[in-house]
Amino acid sequence: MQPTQTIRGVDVYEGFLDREAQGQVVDDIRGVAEIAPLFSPMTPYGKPMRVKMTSAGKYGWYSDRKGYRYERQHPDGQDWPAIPESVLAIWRTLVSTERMPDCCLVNYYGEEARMGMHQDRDEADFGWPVLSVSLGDEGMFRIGNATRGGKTQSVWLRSGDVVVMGGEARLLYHGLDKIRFGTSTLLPKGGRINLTLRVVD
DNA sequence: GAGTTACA
DNA sequence: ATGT
Repeated sequence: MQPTQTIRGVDVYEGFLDREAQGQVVDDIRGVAEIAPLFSPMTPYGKPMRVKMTSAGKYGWYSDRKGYRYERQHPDGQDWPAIPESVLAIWRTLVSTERMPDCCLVNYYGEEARMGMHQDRDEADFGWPVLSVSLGDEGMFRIGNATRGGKTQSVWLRSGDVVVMGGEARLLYHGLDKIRFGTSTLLPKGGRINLTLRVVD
């Protein structure tokens, strides 16, 4: 399958999930959040992140004063729930049937939430891509360079779009500038869910 | 809309 | 420095 758009090596699959498939994934993610409740992580430098997050899979991404890392358990001490089949199916289609992701990070963006420019580099093997799924309200995704600074390009991601960052694009800085709250009817209370699938080790 | 700096 |  080919992307509808490629920006600096970042593949964008617009409308990859139809409305029915989006609804299935959201239902499954609700199940994840019932077992592993959303929380707002503290950054190592003392400011809380504005996204609320949880994870599914062998590892969950976590942050506190000690730094960014993957953890085997939710901060409440329980193992993370399994990654839903509806989510793994996306990975199988676009990435691999040989190796499944170790982590499905669930980020919820409310009206004011953003995420600053950063690299995904807490994983052991950058040979595997990072796959991200957008659900709910539109979000402005910004793609930069392998080092901080320089020119960037932005793209509006809509519900059902899937982004794959692999190869040359795996370590590009990226972030989410803003969401357009209330632009989708997928989530009754509005906001945006972003799922990020990664091979961790 | 996009880029740079400062921050403690 | 995944924030302001």
